[in-house]
Amino acid sequence: MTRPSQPRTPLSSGQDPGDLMTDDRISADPVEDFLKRRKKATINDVASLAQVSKKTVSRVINKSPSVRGETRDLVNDIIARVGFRPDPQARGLAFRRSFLIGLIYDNPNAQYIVNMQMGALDGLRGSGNELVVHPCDWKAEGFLDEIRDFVELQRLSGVIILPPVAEDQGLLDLLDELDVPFIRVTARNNDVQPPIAGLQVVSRDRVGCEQAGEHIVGLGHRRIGFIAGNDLYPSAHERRAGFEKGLANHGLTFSTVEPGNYSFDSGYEAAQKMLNRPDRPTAIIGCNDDMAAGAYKAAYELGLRIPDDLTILGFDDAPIATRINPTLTTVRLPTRDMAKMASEKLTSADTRPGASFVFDSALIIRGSSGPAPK
Amino acid sequence: MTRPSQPRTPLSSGQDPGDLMTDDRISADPVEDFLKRRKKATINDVASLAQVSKKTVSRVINKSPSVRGETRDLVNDIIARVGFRPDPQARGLAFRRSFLIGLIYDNPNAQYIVNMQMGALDGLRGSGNELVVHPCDWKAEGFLDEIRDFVELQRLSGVIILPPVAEDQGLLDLLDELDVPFIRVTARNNDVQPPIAGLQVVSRDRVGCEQAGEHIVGLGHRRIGFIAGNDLYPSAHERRAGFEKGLANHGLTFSTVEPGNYSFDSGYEAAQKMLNRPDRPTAIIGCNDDMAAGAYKAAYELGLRIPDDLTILGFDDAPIATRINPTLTTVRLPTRDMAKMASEKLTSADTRPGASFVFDSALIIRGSSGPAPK
DNA sequence: TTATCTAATGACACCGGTTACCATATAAGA
DNA sequence: TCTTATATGGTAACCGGTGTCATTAGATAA
Repeated sequence: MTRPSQPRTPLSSGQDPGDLMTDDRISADPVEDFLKRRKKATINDVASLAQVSKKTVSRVINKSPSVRGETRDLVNDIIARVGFRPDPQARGLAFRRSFLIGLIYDNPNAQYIVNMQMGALDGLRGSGNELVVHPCDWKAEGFLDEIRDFVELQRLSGVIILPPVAEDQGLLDLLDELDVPFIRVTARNNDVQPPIAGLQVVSRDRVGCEQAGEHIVGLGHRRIGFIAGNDLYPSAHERRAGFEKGLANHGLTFSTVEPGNYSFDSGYEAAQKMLNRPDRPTAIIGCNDDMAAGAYKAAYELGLRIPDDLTILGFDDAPIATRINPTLTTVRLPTRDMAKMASEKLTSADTRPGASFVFDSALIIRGSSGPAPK
Repeated sequence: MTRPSQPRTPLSSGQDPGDLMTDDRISADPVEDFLKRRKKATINDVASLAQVSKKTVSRVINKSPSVRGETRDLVNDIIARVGFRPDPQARGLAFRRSFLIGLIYDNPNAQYIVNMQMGALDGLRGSGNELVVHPCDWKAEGFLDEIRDFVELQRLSGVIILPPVAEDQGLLDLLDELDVPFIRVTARNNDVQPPIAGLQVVSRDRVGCEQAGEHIVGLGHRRIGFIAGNDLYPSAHERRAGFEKGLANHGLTFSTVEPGNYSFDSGYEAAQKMLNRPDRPTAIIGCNDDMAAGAYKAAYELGLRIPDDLTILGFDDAPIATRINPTLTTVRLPTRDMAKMASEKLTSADTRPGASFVFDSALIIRGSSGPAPK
């Protein structure tokens, strides 16, 4: 039975008669007086109002177990009433770390970036942390130094790294050295990479791609072309492996493969080449939506109708997927959820180092995939 | 001839013999010794190495004029050699403000957001400020309170507000009250709005739209349809006014106007309506690219070829503009430059309150606009 | 009953910079 | 030469929290 944290204006040894003059008491309530001053409360204000030392208030803020329940309730009550919120700057200075999470990336896909930012913020909400975005030039000369400066100077509380930067072993090592918690987002389960200290969010691009492969074979396609992704990206390999698996499940392989670099133009060119072959494929899979959209263009120029003459598939479920005609059959990754998980795990103390969090991709069937022409 | 900032270990009244033992002196150089410790330098380290008080170092950092040139050079030299960088947290605590710039927006256009972020970071580079992104729900219940919390708690150094939130008078007043420097990005010159305290970056959407209107008339079109933008956005009015001006310059007006809300679907529906009219327009202008892309879809479904049967124009030069077939004639705004200007002006002390910085839009002719069919 | 231990709390220095104010040195004016 | 103005540097307090360690009170053991 907890004593109802009665406003035992400290030192008050609860006098009964007081109840009768509630109104007067309120006007004499130190907290009310304080509120009239309309000043942002500091820890000192809370301490004096609660008649405890600021250290005790600090303990309450930081949920130290060594505070008597009664005291804790009293302090929390005052905190709530005066609307006290500890200053992140001062706290950060004392803690030797800011309450900032850095988001590091070098990725041209705007929708992806915005999704990740939104997701990261979802996960940060209420944690008292803010998100500092840090796009960078991964391949530039002083990249690592620049990141070091950023992390050290801002004393970041944590770092989220997006692909493809997330594959930079040097960066991971650096973050390790700087002793800052970090989490990387990647498409590859690091069964190959040397184990790293940080956390990771892993997307299983393969899953949805395998579904897509099966889907396409199920539609009767036998000559299937593939526009590969940027070779530096693990996602490119994972997706390809997934699609191939889907085909292989039915004893098929790609009839033709062209390189691409995830850009619209590269997809366009690759598709042109494929579609000009004597054994033109009846279906083309792009390693991402932008390249698939490029294939649309190539098909359009050759007078091919989609999906009647040509089936096209992509990956990402980018905005463009629903803005082209016909809408694009593609594979979706729960990017926002992944980012949310990333920031949540990064800021929750009870995450064990090295942990991985896995998300599956899934096929989304739209108008660009149809039965193979006879 | 500047005296080579010789390690005149202050108090040294320059003794000649010293020069002879340069080498010995270097090995005994306190700075070298310090560097061997591999510890991040603090202002105290710099002060003791330079044999001055930390206050003097502080003066140098903050470019106080009341430091002797000689002293300043010496201190700067030490700062450079030990790689000292003042801690933003400590500095912020003393200054009562962080070195964070908040970017506030509620805008679904990913490419626009990313461009603005990049631009803002361009302008912040080297200023010692970081960018904290803050997407929000402009129309939500406690919107203003939430912003207040954000700005106050983080003690932001400045705020950049993007459209359409930038039109919220309540928000502008709040920022005024909080006394935080801010700059809004808007399409409307505030000849209508009451004057505000903050700065603004103004885009002249009209300019490029007028060009576009003339372009379309020049191609012989006489029946021109317009898909309007979200009525709440000043950009919608400005663009429309610009297009109308372009037509009016040649004695024309829109033959039909349909409402839209900047979304792909709304553009699709609006175009459907227009194209099913008996006096079908030969050209359709979308108030943004997404809606123009929607018009593509409508045209496609009706078997209309672009630009042979139908000319379509958009606004934004979004990524989709070059990913659809044919590529979209549109109007471009220098968004990144605008954001760069915004953050630069926000962080430069010598900007007078209330200043506006104006950017022009410009027509980009691509494949979706052609001669009017006979 | 007294000694010992543990839980709860407070005093004080400190995080790394800043401002306010004072002290000193130098230059100018009488 | 002596006083007054001006420029410069030093000292202490402060920004708003936290760590360390000492202290107090209550509980347990002897």
